[in-house]
Amino acid sequence: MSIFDLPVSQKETGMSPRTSEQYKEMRESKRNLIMKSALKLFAKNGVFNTTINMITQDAGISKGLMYNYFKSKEDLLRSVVFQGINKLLVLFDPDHDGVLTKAELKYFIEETFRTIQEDIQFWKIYFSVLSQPQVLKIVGNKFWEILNPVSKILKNYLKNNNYKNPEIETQFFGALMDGICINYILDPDNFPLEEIKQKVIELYT
Amino acid sequence: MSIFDLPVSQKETGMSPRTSEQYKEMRESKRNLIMKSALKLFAKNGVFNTTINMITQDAGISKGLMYNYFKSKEDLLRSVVFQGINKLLVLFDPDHDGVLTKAELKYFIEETFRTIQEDIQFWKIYFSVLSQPQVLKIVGNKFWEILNPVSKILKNYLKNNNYKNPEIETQFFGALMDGICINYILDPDNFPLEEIKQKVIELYT
Amino acid sequence: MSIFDLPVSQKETGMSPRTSEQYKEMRESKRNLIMKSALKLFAKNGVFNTTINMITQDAGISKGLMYNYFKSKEDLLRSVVFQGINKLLVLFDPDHDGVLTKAELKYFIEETFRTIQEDIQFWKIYFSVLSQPQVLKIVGNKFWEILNPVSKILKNYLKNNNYKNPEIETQFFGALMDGICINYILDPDNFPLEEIKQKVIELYT
Amino acid sequence: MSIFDLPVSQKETGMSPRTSEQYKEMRESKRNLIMKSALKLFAKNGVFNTTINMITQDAGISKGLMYNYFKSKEDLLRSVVFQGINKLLVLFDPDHDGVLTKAELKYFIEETFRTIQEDIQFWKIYFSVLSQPQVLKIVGNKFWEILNPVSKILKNYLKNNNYKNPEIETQFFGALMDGICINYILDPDNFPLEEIKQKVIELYT
DNA sequence: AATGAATGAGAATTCATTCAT
DNA sequence: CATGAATGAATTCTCATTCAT
Repeated sequence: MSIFDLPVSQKETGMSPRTSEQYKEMRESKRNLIMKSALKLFAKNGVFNTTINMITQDAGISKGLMYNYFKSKEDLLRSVVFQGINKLLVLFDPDHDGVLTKAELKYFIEETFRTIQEDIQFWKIYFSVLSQPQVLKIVGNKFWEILNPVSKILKNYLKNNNYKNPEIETQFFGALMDGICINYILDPDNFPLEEIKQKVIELYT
Repeated sequence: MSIFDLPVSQKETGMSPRTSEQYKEMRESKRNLIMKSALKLFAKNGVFNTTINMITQDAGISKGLMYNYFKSKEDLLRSVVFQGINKLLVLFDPDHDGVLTKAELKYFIEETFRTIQEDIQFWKIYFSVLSQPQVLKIVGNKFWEILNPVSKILKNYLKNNNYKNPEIETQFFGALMDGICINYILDPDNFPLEEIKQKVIELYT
Repeated sequence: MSIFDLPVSQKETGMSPRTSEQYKEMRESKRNLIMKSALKLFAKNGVFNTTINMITQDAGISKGLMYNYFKSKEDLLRSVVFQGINKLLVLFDPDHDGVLTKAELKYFIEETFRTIQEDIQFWKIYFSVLSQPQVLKIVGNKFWEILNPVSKILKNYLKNNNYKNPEIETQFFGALMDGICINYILDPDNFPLEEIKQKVIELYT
Repeated sequence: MSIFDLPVSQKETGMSPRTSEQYKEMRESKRNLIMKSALKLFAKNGVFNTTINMITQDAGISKGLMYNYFKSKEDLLRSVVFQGINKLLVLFDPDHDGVLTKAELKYFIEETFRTIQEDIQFWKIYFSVLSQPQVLKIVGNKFWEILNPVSKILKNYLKNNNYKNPEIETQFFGALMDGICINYILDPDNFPLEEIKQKVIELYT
């Protein structure tokens, strides 16, 4: 058994079989409605070009209600970004303490590519936030906390597989994945994500 | 002769030795002063969090004067980005029609890493612009026009060196460089740019 | 029955007697408040010399609220002008298809003079708009649509009363009324509107 | 001999025959150049939508030079309007002290219609100024000083021709001419100025 | 919980006017 | 005379946020 044995989708849908889509829809809180609209519009127009008005109209609620759920626009952005980060926590499971096998690394890479494709809206916002110094403050270093354990596990793997400089190699890997992500985001229709994935897997396993 | 035979720095400093710093300073037009301030502040605070007031105050001029030189804030941003892009044109010389040698590729990679370090302010703005959908429109596809010839040259090189899939390899290389750039930008003090550069050079030459 | 059988004032005041002034005041929407202030100030200072600030201060509301009701200053001006034009629609009833009697024409002229006096603010703005080429575009040709049926009816009347050149006579009549209006507007206290009205009535009936 | 015995054009061109067009052009001062451009642009775009920049560019001079000749934009407008008014002074000669003959009145009306056509730019500005309260202050009551003697002469004529109420008739005449002027200005191509002129002449002579 | 009218600080932009050269 | 770079007050408009209902 490994950290990657249970894909995100299974975990998420791991609810009682009698839970209908309709019921799920009903239970979906206003809060999630708002965040969904925010995610969509932030990704589409950028954070600064998305007004509270646009979000509440898209969510079909009033401006005032939004402020019942979120302290401010900044709070909403933070919530949207953290929601995305938390979803990644499952993928980047920090509790893995053993040694990563080749198969597990392959699985990890595959999962990462899957999230790039699946959560493109989140990644758009995420990179937008990264490159907006003032916005970056909002998110703070939460992301690094998540990434750190992952990078440790990876470093160990690389050390065990006789890579000369595991520290540098880890940074290299991180940069590579960021670059792939940003390139896919900018032109999802033309970027050969699948082929690039194969090349990354070959390179590391 | 090669595309890399005349580095930017030589061309730029290729002025008469008796040209004093003071003279240079005097000749530096107001336009450049404004763009310098804009570059600095856009990079530091992000485009949206930088007001015309901040720029003109930093440049030591009045708000109105800025509008004598630039039609709008958008025009100023465009000018700043294009200035940076044009500076890259020398590096990414599109006129190279022969076959790239190993030494030339090494030189190209080194130059690319140099600009990442030297023009960090430009790259910050550039990635900020890339990840702001509404801002991206402003710059348009000028950048792709520049990058296209470069990617062709690289593709040829990879083909000639028996890489299996030059097309994919080229995209991979581009993504890698983007990722390195973005990682360096986010934490210039801790990112091991020099070591990463060596790894990239080893990988490709 | 005639086009002039129901004067504006009767229609407007044709509300239930128990409707108190206070109630009317209460129901008067913010939108009308703003338009009232705009009408007053546009007439007093001219469109260009009236700022949004002045209007909202006069209306006792905030700047932002004005933009909840009107898209822009231009939109506000358009609304004010159209409101005035629509008020005239009752007077210049385009549905009259029979032949104008002498009494009806007399009534029409009297009503026209009444509106000149009563809606002096509107007419000030109207002539101001007419003589500002750039502002004229805003209002467009709405007014001509209204005036056209009126001029047709008048032309018929003149034809039936053996005027030699009804077309020219109609234009003459229009010019005369415009001139009277503009002269009254410029100096309401000294222009002998009543006597001029009598002369016009004598001239045409 | 009468007040109308010497048409404007003769008076204006009453210069030495050896004065060539070229020479005239040369002697045409910068001041007139500026006023010419201002007249044109004020009439075309309205006073508020015409900037000093537009005027000086049209005149082919620098902004600074304009301020050598005119104290302010207001001063320029005043000068343009007064120049037009002074041109009218010849037409509305205040020195006529005898009794107006029918022929003279006919001539006066004809001259008035001629100026409406010939000086359409001036009249556009003039009515624009009239209907802009703030702008009206600029011109002041200069125009009324001119008009007063004319109206006296006209009043006398009407009295001598047994009109019942010369005072009212004079105001009526003035309003009529204003209305004709404004209607012609708004649509010079379609307004039947010549036919209206004939009607006015018939009416009064 | 829900609404949306109301606020007002703050942003971009314009343009008449000045003044050193 | 002539220039046009430079100024900054004034204006329109935006939008996150509040609050009475």
